[in-house]
Amino acid sequence: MTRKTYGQYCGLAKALDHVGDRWTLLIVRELLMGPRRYSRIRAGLPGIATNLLADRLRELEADGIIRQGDAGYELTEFGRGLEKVVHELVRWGGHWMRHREPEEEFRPEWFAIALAALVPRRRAGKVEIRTGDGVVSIDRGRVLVGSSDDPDAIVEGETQLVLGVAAGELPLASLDVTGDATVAAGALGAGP
Amino acid sequence: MTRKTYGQYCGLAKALDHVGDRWTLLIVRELLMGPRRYSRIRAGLPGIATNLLADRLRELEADGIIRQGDAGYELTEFGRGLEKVVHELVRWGGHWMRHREPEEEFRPEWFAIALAALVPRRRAGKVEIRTGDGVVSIDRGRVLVGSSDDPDAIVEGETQLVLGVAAGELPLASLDVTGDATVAAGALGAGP
DNA sequence: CCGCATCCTCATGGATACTG
DNA sequence: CAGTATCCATGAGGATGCGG
Repeated sequence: MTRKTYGQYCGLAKALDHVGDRWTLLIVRELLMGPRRYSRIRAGLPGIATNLLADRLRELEADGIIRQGDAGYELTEFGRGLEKVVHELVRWGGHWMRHREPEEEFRPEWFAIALAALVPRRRAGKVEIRTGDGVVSIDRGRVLVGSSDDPDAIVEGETQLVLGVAAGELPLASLDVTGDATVAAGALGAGP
Repeated sequence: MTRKTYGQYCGLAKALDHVGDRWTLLIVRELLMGPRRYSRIRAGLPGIATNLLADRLRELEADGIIRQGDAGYELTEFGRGLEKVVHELVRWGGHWMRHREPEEEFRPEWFAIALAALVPRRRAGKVEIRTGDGVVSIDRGRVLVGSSDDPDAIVEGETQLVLGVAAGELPLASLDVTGDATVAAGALGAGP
């Protein structure tokens, strides 16, 4: 049970000591979208061994990155600090997403996180993503799952605007989602 | 030799597929300070197995993140894109650096990277860090090692300014370096 | 000496079965 | 549902060897 550490007095090494293990940041990703119970986290991490998930959750809790609340596991304020880390990784990882292989898993929420990482945070308005699996939305950097308040508010004509904004930083427009995913933007602000 | 992948069509998972293995981001950290030969990289990664370093370097090269140049291994432009990722991790990892344990390794360059991550990039002027091991400097986000052009240019009185700036984002002022480390700032701009 | 490759041992991860 | 227990596969750590 002794923790594996790099033994370096360096911020990067310290960060990796605590969230550098396999699956750990993917668990954080799941919790960035709100509190989640064990089984739901597991559903978002196809292939993880159940004991590993239990181990990781214990370690994250011991480190003060997550806690157990009424709605399941949730990020602490300190753990929320990882959002910027995740967003930078998502941005950089976009390079490997020009094509989707058939065997690769896809969840609309992951796409939402990518959009949240790419769309300028201050941009007002809401972005909705609809797939066969459900609806996710982003509102000023917050990712919400399964809530489509006003389906009629979607403005098809502005889809390109969203993709265009994102494409300014990464070729998100060439993302190969599923074909049945519809990205729609409602009331996007005009600012930079 | 088959690559271990999460099998997820997600930017974060993709990023971790390529730089999520143990030691990989620490290798990138070493190369963020300029081209480095094998033995020098190894010297910056106490405890790494030699075959592991060779493996990682091969993978990074195959992924187009590093290349071999005349001066050793160096980051490609794509690999340089990891700088922001590293900086975010360094910022977050600063939380674990309030105290230095005696057995923890310390290199001035790591401290320089932390400062580069914390000091606003646009700030003009140069920051120098002197320890018993040598001198590192940061100039507009670039980390340079072992060059002290003008030792007399150091203004002791501005040390607090540097630490103050950094402390605005993280408690860098409480960093526990070695006691013999001197942080000095020359000609720091005034703007935010 | 530098830049690895090989070999061996042991810790970690993965898959599946099982339990309070 | 939320894990634990178990067993096997894989990867990391450490010593040593070896060719350029």
